Amino acid sequence: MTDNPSYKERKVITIGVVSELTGLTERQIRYYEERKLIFPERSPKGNRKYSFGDVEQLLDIANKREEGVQTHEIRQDMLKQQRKEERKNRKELLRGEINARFGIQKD
Amino acid sequence: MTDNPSYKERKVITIGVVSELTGLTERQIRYYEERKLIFPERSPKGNRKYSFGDVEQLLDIANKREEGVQTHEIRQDMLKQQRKEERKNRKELLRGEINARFGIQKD
DNA sequence: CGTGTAAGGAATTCTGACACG
DNA sequence: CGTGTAAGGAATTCTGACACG
Repeated sequence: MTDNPSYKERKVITIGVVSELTGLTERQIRYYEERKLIFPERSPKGNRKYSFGDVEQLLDIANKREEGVQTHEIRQDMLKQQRKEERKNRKELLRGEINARFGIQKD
Repeated sequence: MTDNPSYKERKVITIGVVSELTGLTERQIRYYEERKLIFPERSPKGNRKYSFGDVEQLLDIANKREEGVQTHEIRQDMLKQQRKEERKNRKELLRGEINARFGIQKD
């Protein structure tokens, strides 16, 4: 409540800083975007902006690449993981709705 | 434990983004640094880098300035607040040391 | 005091392409 | 496939200074 807790997802970091933070070259970072592994926002004039979450994602990608995993495979894994999360979210949403109607009343 | 919780203090944001985030001009942001109200880091080639914490600090400064508070007064208040925190920290540190010697043993 | 602005230069970022493998 | 690099241009940032008030 004291302030916005979205520091991790706020896209505010330029590519040069991301490069320093991850040890990846700008070329690599842009390429992973081309392969749809990362999704920076753009400033009004077109400069890429990343979040801390993106930086972590890039660190994971870097590890997998070192293990020889191809970007295509990394992408497949990401999509799988994403679907898994969505199922979990739907389940929790449903649980909340049931509780709202039949659960303990708080008011 | 999942990852570094220092997103708030990590200095990674360039002045242009800080300007967008705060609504302040770059001129103003640099001036507040000159008046020692804000302390960005510098990249190897001299570019300023701010944290989310700095952004919040600048938002506070902007509010005070709108109320007509001068930078000098803002700085005085900051220093007072800082000394207050330091006293609190020393007290807690002392408390911890006493506990370590005479408190409940955990091993 | 606090902020705007023009000035000149250096560093940043962008895109599209060629290279290698 | 994944990455390096040279190319040219546009946008960013920096400092020191003059202006106004």
